[in-house]
Amino acid sequence: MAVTGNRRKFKREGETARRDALIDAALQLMAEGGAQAATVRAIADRAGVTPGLIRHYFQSKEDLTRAAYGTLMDRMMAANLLVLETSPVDPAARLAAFVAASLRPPVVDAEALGLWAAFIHKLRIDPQIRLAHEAAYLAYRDRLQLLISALPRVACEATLRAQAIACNAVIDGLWLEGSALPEAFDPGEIPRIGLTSVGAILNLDLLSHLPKALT
Amino acid sequence: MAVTGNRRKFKREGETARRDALIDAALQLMAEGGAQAATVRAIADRAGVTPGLIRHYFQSKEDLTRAAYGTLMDRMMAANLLVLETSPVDPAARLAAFVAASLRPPVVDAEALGLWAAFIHKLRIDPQIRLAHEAAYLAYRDRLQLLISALPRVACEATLRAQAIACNAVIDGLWLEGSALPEAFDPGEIPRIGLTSVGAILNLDLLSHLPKALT
DNA sequence: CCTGCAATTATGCAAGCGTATAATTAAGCC
DNA sequence: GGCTTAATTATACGCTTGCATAATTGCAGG
Repeated sequence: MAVTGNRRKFKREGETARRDALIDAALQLMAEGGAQAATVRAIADRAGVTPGLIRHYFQSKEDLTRAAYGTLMDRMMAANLLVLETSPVDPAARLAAFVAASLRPPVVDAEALGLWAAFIHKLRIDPQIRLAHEAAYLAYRDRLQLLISALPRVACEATLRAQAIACNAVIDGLWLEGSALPEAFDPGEIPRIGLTSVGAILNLDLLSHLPKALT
Repeated sequence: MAVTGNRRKFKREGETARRDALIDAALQLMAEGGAQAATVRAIADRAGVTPGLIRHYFQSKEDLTRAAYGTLMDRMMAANLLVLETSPVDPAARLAAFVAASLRPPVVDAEALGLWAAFIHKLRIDPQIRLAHEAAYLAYRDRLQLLISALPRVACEATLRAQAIACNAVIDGLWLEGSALPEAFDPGEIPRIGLTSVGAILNLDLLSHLPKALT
């Protein structure tokens, strides 16, 4: 007869619920303190379970990390799609809404940047993560290129590609700087400069096409 | 009488030489494998000394990390100055040379990106590192703004600031993507798009002003 | 109700971490 | 050429890490 009562109470959850909770916890911790902060004990603690459970749902910590990156990419993709669904039909206005959404919270955010940075060096090492990253980057850029090609202008394929890369770069750069040094910019300055710059690259006025939601 | 001969031979070096060697080793390791790869043992090993010596020259590992970040910023600053010294006098050509230099190796480089990412989350935690980062970022942007203001045009201060931020963003974004996914771009494509985009933002043709060294 | 099984917890281990401290040794000085 | 001293190495400690395994327990089906 063992001593009872010391062992902590728990509730049984479905596999997907527990996996999601663990992935969420891992992403949160990586966002806050980098990859080194996401230890198995910290992850389990935040997810409200004990460390052993991680190994019950994931083959290893690396496996959990990979799953977390996949989830992260899926969420970003879904967020982009959502913006497009609730955006206008006029091509210029659509593009403007898409750009503006990419340059505001919760996209522009110190923790989002931290999360991204935490995965960067795994990108070079883990082929699986690298492929996921490459796919997500190209998907975003292709979506951007599609929006650009819908504009009422004529442009060859090569020009479209170059402009999509350039617009993507402005957005990424502004996202990076706005997330790393929020107080270095006036409120609303980042999206405004983004729209102006993308407009300059595409030779059209985007600022005037942005729907009501602007500072 | 102790057993002799087991102890490893060593040479005495000046303080600055040893500090530099340790900082170099730390930066290399962080670039390759992130912050977690830069352990005191790994750093000492790469610098050709034993771990104890780190604590002889730095109060703690965190102290070494801070010193390493300072050194990194100094080097980047110096590299930028060097580009300007060996560049033409024509304002547009100077700007073009500056932009192109920021979008080629060794600036665009996977390890450089890794190094940058490794420091990102320390930025939010360590005020000292944050200040150094802020100063370096603003210094680069001011240099860019100075190059822009030297162009033969009229522009108010507010426009200059916005354009400097925008140009900086394109450069940063292209640097990021070119470093993370080198094979996703044709050779020479990144600098070319950078010059085109900065030119579009400033409403001038930069590509034709770039001195001989272009693909 | 109870019985069986999978979900969950508890415990332990070997390796690696940063740090403290003591022992050694290279090299300048008179 | 011995002496001194600071530079360097060696060793050890306490803590954390990821992982393996054994012990429990919540819960569904009879």
